[in-house]
Amino acid sequence: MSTPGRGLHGQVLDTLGPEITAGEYPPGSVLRTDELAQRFDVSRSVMREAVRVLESMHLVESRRRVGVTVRPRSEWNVYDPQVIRWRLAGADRPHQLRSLTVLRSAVEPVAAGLAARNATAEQCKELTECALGMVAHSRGHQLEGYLFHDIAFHRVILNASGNEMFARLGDVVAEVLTGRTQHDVMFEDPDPAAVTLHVKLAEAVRERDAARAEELTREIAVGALQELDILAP
Amino acid sequence: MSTPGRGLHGQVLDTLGPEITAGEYPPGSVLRTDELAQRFDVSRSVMREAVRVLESMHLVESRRRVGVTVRPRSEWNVYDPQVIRWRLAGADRPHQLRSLTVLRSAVEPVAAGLAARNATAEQCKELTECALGMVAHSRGHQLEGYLFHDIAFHRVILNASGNEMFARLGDVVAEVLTGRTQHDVMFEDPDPAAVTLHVKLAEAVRERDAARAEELTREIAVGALQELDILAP
DNA sequence: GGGAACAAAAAGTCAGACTTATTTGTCACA
DNA sequence: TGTGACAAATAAGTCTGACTTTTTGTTCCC
Repeated sequence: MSTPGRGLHGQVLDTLGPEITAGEYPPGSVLRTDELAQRFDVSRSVMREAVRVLESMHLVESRRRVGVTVRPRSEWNVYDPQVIRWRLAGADRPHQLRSLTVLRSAVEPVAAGLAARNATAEQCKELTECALGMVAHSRGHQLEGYLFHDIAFHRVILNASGNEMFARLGDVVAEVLTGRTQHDVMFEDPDPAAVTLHVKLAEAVRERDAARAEELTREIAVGALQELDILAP
Repeated sequence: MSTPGRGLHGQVLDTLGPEITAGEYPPGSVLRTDELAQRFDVSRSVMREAVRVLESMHLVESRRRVGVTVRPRSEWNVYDPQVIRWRLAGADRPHQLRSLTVLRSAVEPVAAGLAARNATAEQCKELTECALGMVAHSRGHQLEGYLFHDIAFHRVILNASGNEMFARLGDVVAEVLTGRTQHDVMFEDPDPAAVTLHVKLAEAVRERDAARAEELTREIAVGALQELDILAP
């Protein structure tokens, strides 16, 4: 997934990024470029490039005569897919999954409503195929196949919304769904009710029923929130 | 605003970033590090750091023997505050404002509902103060003062939601509100109805009425969408 | 025509010297 | 005692040049 080992600086980031996002260096900690370069056995130029990337993610701040200081979590670019991946791979994975699921619950219903208005015929077809795929893999421990179609389904919805901000959350949703299947919940087959809701949603989009599409997605979201014990009483 | 001129590579980005996000180099265009370094009159090391940052934003991809190729817009990290700022400063500013306003309309109602549950006493107080500030500056062309309190208001809501993903949209909302005041709409005093809604929203949060807070925010969002002629029939 | 060897191109890497901003400490002076 | 200016130390920032590596495109031979 993504782009592994695109150069030495990338390899450095693969270990330094997760360390920082895991909170291994508390906010305010100071790193020295030279020391880091030694530790990773790379030249200063390579290390500097890595630091620049971390800086652009607002994970650290580099200042003369001071060093590279770790920023407080509240300033991190938490929408950066790379940061999301690092955090999902670390200790606060549960916390991250919750945050993202709440975000999904806000965004996806609106996106579905827009999709019902804007989806092309091609997208409607894809949506139906995805839903059928989910049905086909909903029984008998075919979790990988189910996941695949689930991700594709939500990606089509987000893309069909016609809003680029929504569309770019496709990767985030994919990470959340993958994470959910791989680790936390879902030991057994997916909830049949959820499968039905997806089928109905595909239908609603096909029939241009925006209000119904939005409402159905809200129900799907409630299910996802409940799975993580995020109550909305 | 933000952090201007943090080193030579930053200055390069200040002009190269906007150029790319403005679509000046169409997707697939190839840039050469050496040429860029010459053009900006900086060393290759500095230029490389700049390219690394653009790469981490998924604006470009750097490959050996090929050069630095511009990626299609659909792959850009459009949630990166820097990218947002660049795009807002460029030609597709209207398009960007629409996308972001739709995003707001999805996120803020849910955030407000959560804020009604999770806001601290301190946050409730701040919210009320902001609302009062908006009222106080709502007449007589005090747009700057109104804007200031409007931004603060929405920032408090997003922070009080307790969800870090929502909280980090504070900057985005600030950019949108600022952009709206500075350029496009709002020649005259703000809509009195909007001001009233904000006051009521502060009240709803104070009274822990999540459903009402959510609904009021939805009404505010509808107003924002209408201002940009984004109809939701 | 297809495949292997070769050449060219551009990014990637490294090492070292030098510059500059910022902090911190010191010392003199009020 | 406090305050200001000045000096030293420090770590990032910058530049240069040489070298390596990967990828692409070409050419040549079968």
